Amino acid sequence: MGGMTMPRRRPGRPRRDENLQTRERVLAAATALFAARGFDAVGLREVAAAAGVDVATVAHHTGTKAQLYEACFARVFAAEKVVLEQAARRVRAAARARPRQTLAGLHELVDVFVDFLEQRPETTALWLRRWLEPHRHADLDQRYAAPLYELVEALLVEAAAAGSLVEPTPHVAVRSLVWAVHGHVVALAADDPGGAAERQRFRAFVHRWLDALYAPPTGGES
Amino acid sequence: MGGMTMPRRRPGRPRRDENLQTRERVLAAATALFAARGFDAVGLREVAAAAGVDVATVAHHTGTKAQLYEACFARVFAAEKVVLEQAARRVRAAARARPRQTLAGLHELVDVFVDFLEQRPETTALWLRRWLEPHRHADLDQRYAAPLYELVEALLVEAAAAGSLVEPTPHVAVRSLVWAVHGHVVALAADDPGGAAERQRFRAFVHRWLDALYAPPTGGES
DNA sequence: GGCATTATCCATCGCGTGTTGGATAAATTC
DNA sequence: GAATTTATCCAACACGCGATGGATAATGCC
Repeated sequence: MGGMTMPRRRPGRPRRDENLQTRERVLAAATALFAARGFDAVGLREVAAAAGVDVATVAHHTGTKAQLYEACFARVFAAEKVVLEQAARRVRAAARARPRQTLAGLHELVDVFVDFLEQRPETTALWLRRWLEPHRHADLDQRYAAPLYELVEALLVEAAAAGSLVEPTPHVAVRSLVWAVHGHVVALAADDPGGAAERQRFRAFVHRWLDALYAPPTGGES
Repeated sequence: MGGMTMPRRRPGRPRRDENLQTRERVLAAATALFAARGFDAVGLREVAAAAGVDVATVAHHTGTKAQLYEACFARVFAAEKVVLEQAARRVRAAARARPRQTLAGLHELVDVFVDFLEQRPETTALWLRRWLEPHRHADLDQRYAAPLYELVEALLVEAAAAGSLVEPTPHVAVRSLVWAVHGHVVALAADDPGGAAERQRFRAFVHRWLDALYAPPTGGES
């Protein structure tokens, strides 16, 4: 009752691992909120409440609100980068082992990409929101988006050089593919029903799409 | 200096046409701002300043901020609907005149769609922002998006019924196409250089895409 | 011309925002 | 054990927001 100081969550200086836990909890909560409602519609007190801390703690860990947003994006982007680069490495190795099989590699790469975004829809939401605001963090778009785009694009170019497929405008093709996937994820998030069936339908469509564009002319090739 | 009332822009009750002019000016300014920065990042005073009026005038004409946003979207959507429905009517008529030419009709419809969005990028921005916020105006998504989607989808279904092409999941195909176009427009808005060349590249890609997916098997068909 | 209506602006209110300073307590360091 | 560092919370500030009430002037109607 009296003015006794009785902190709900223990203050003080915990071990360094535990710091990271708190920071991580804040980032996770903020990421979910930013992805769902956007930068301006989310309040820092809201983030703090979702993370179970005070608003000043959020500031202590992540600085200003813009820095918090940036940290959320960097965290999400890092996970995406790991998955995509790993898949790309595998596909490249397979392509080097047996050329003329680039189409199968593209299928795999796209599947990995779709899987990842389906399991972490906030990635799609954050990317789209950032794409819609080129003025706010224009430099970061290039820093973040370019590597991933070039990664997929490079596969198309290499495949073209190897003679197994032809894409005159790989940049446009990759962008269209990426946006189609994002649209799929957004639609999934909007109307939950559908679910597994819709996922399967989209995969089939994308495979049909790639096959139609890049399958070698049927008949005697090899 | 003194308390003389000296309104910069004449108050009072102008002719009814002029009302619409003011309201239209407010809607245009608000649409541009909402498209560029999103609902929460735009202040009503900002909209009022861009339209050259006071904030109370904005409220007088369009009510609350949410209603203003809705009015902006309805206005943009109406324009889009007119263009798309007109193009769809033309394509349908052409398809009825000479069947088995659905592919050319799809090309035309997509070109009209891309042209429209390229010339009015705020349409893309508003649609994407709305898609990202399914919780805010969930009912409106169905009211607005469904008709346009079904319009394009119906063409695929009719063409399938006429035997000129086959698309097992027209809904998925249309969605992917629409998102690819939106991605193209966003990229255009982001990095202005490119311009005409990028537009041409995208058109060529989409045509290739449609041809690859839906062109009847070469050789003896008819 | 008088009257009601309408469009416009000014001033303001209440509220929520991001941010900051300071107090407190736990952990680390010596 | 004392000193320092760090994490946390509380309280408050300045500011901008959306919304509103009221005054004013121009219009349309009779």
